[in-house]
Amino acid sequence: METSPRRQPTLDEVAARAGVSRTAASRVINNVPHVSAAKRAAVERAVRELGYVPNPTARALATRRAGSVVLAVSSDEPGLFADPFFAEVTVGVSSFLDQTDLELVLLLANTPRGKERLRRILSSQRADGVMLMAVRGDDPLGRLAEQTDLPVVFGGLPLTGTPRWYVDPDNRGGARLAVEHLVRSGRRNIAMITGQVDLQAAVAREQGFREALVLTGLPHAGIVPGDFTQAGGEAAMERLLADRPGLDAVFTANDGMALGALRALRRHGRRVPEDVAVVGFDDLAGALYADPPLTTVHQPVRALGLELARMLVAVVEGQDPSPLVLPTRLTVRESAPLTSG
Amino acid sequence: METSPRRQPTLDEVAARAGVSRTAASRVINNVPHVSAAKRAAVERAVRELGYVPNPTARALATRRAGSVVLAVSSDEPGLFADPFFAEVTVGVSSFLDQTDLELVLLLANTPRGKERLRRILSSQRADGVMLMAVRGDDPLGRLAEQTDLPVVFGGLPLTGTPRWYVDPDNRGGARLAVEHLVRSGRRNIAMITGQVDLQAAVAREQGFREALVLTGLPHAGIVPGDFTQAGGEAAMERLLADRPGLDAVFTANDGMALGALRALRRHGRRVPEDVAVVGFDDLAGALYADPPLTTVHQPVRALGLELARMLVAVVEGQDPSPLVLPTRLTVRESAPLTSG
DNA sequence: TTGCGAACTGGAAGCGCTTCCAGTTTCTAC
DNA sequence: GTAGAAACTGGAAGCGCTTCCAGTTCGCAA
Repeated sequence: METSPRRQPTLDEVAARAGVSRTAASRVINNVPHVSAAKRAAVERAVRELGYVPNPTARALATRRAGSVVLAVSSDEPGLFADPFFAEVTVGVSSFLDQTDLELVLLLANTPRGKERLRRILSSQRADGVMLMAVRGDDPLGRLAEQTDLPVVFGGLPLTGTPRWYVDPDNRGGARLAVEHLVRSGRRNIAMITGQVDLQAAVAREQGFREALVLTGLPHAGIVPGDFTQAGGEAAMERLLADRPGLDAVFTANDGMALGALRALRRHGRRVPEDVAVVGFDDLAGALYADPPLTTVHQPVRALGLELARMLVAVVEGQDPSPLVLPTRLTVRESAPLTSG
Repeated sequence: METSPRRQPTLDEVAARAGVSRTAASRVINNVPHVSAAKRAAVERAVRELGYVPNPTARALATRRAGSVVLAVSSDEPGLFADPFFAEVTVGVSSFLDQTDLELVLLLANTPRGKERLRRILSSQRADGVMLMAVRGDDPLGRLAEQTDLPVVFGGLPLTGTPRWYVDPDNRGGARLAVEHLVRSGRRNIAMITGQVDLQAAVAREQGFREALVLTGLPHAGIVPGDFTQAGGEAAMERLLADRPGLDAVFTANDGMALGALRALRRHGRRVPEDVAVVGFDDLAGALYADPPLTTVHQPVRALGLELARMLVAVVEGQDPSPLVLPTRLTVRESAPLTSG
């Protein structure tokens, strides 16, 4: 057991020990050419002996690169991030960043302080880039994000305007798939539980829903707002059952609300799928373990996170990648089988 | 629309514009006394006009404080973080950090690179402190974390040894509550689906299970390992049904596995709770929306994250807070009512 | 007025690292 | 053997901020 030195060794000490200049030592550390093999070896040995780890802060100051990127969720609901969707996105982001030297800073901007912090990041050099998710319609940060010099990649489109870089699931297409499936299986009174109207994902899914119905010539059997939570889905379903008792299918803007809807239907003695078919959106772990297992629009959530990170890194490196729209597809399970209930 | 200056204004420019020294400007920015009101006002005006935002990197270098803390999940399964448990913890952590000036760096150390990164953080000044979760039994990082000078707070105890600072739910107590409830409601053949044996939380819950049974004098009706996932719980339940067809209750080490178990039971035509009662652990959103709604050991997950952050900040500020054990309690729902099925 | 502590001020020295640049050495080809 | 290019080297100047310290100024009681 050695007495640990109170302070971390610095590059100067490494250089001194290796008998080279600080410059040479720096070159070795950063794998820059123009260093003789002998010096390189000497420095490497000194690094090992001293247990030297470069101070990232000093490096960041000198290179004018923060060495980190921010994943920001701009929302007012503290619990939004608790949605498995974001956890899954985060895993994807992290798995890409793992291959780089960038750190991931998580910013849940659900308070005034949090928003202010995001604002500061967008106008300082604290990070090398930002991934921005869940931007609400009225959020001034969305505009700020498009004006700043800092690379900003949007995870999901904002409600208005089209940013230069984004990755977005095919929400409209996915919603259409859901409706087409329901119609094909004989449903004629299809209702929808939407998400917050100021979130683009919610709006796009509702649009897809409406479009698909228009194409088939069917009227909708009610469209009620939810909030992407189970409780919200349950409440919305209650309302639908009261207003539109004749419905025979419901499409929800995410899986969580579908679980809530299932609960409400169960309580009212409606059988799923015999009386009412249910289709969700996301296809996260919960969908498979619902009762009955949920038919749902699958979106590649983890891949979304991964591509988001990949795109941001590309922008940070000076490239200009194209926006990405990720495909969605339908996963058919018992809550809405193809054969009519 | 003004032409944005390519570079951020610096403290020097603020000082120049305000007609004061850089030192005085710095004092104003940091709310340090010994500045006349006049200068203070002048600086504040200059800050406003220039849109000055302090460069955090430079500040970090000068103060030798990184201004960030790390939440590290040391696990080998990439998907572990996707468990709603961690999302919920993260929300708690974030909500506390929101009140401070610290940034949250998320590190999902599930690859060799990730582990190496965590190692470097623990031995550099990259962050001011680390919250460490899900440390496996054989993880050398656990030991390293206890030796470093950097403040490290454990979220959940490691398998061996007791760190100086940690916050841990009362896993054993919670498990005992579950068993006592099942026994009280007349169950006599109680099985358990555990988590990974190298995670302390899993071990402690199993201990609590065994202890409670010993106290009542009942033998257990099978203990099979799961992995905290729904699929794992389902598979474990399958095994139990094959090996111990006579069981009338099962306790799972988390809610996810309970959902899997419910699915297996359903497939085998066992009614819940009439034939088999099910009790989970966590009481996250999914529990309420399971079918039937899940009786489960409630642990204050978000509070755990919040306390974790609070404790770390205290340590960073030089205090020596006491470890915390958070209480668990039973939430009774239909999957295991008090009245015997 | 004078004297003295308290309050204020700004120059200068870092924090630890990168990188420009000018100078030195080594190598290759004639 | 020599010119010229290529490779190497290290001094020095920052990156933008904090903070020590040695003054200078101010307010107020005597």
